[in-house]
Amino acid sequence: MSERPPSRGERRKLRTRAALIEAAQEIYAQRGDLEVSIQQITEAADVGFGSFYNHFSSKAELLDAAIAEALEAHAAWLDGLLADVDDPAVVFATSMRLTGRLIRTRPRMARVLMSGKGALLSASYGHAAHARRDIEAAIAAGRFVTEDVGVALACTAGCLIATMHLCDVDPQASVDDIADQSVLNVLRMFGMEEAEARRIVALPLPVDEPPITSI
Amino acid sequence: MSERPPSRGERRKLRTRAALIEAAQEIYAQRGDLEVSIQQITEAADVGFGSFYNHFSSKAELLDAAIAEALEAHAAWLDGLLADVDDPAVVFATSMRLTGRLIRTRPRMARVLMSGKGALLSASYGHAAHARRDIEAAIAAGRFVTEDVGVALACTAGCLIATMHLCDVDPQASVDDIADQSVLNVLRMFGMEEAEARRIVALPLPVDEPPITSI
DNA sequence: ATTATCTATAGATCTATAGATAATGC
DNA sequence: ATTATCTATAGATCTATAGATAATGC
Repeated sequence: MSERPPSRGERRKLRTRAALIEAAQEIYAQRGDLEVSIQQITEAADVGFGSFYNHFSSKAELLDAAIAEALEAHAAWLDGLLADVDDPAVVFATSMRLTGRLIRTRPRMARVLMSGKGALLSASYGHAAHARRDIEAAIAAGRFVTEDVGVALACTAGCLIATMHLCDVDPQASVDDIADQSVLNVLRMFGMEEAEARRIVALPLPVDEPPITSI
Repeated sequence: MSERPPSRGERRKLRTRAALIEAAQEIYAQRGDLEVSIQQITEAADVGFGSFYNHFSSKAELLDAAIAEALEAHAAWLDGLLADVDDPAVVFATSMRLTGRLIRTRPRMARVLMSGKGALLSASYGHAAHARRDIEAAIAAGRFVTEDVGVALACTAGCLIATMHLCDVDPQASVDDIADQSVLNVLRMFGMEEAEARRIVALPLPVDEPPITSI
């Protein structure tokens, strides 16, 4: 686990890789796919064409890396912001409120998470595992009721993505209200009583330092 | 509105078009995109390469048509099955139960709907408009409670897609149970009381004649 | 001296069209 | 005679690599 600080050369390599990933995320966020030539990607990244193959052996591999990077960065960001919150129901709801706001605060991240091959849907990656723990803790604490955690988690992710999509399509949308409304729906889905759900959705949010995407 | 029955030649043309659309749906369902050559598509459709351009001017256009066709066919199928059900809450819930089962009953249709560029999410196309009417009718009848129909509709679609995705990923999944569990969650989200929600989710389903996809 | 990046290019696609063939309509 | 389908191909990409250049490490 002890890692040597990266040398200048390693940093340069990481920078090139990060530039490629960032370009891929940007294109993917804008167009919903990566159906552009590798040359266009390297140009967007301001990197020599051949360098692409030093890091990835295909567009699909780059896309996977770009999505994984986004998932990790997002999960780490949420963890940092909510490290000192004890109530699992609040951690769960606040994570969802913050993620729902991404379309306003960090559109590229939002769009990568939204369409990332069902990334937010797959329970094993990124934040989904944390959300599952929060749900289970909230059930143990008697705050949530549900019969099947897997289905409940899927529904949560689905509500979140669909709500983000709703905001993304309509530039007039009041993102924060819609996000909170969606969280309220989900808390209701978990059998939480109305007053408590509303209290949680109205809590002040932690200060929003955007996540560090790349080097 | 009065339409002449298609001549033999028109039927032949429609058949070619349908073969292309069906091949596109199959490939899209299998791979999640249409990133294969037009030649591979025409081969899968058993159609001469050049014929492609008699019907579509690009892969993207074919994909749009393939998704639209799936949406329409699905909406028409549900309409047919549920034409004589009066209770909007039951129409709503049963549509969702049937759609959730698609991954078992018609996997190709299911996968096209699931990943169709957020097709199920866009309120204006296909079945979404019907679902909105059902929700509004259920609210008017005092059976559903929600503050924002748009958000509620998005959450519904999100739960549905995410649940289908869950079943699709896990071949062991008991699709019917998961679908019904998801619908139960959504009914709870709409403030329906537990007993009534469970009753609706346990109703017998209409006889399941698969929708007619193509000619 | 080593390692990564960059430039240039060969070879392999892939698209779109033009012209030939087959099916239908009268 | 008309219209759709099919076959063949020119021209335009696009990928992957080889060799040259630049940056780092010692």
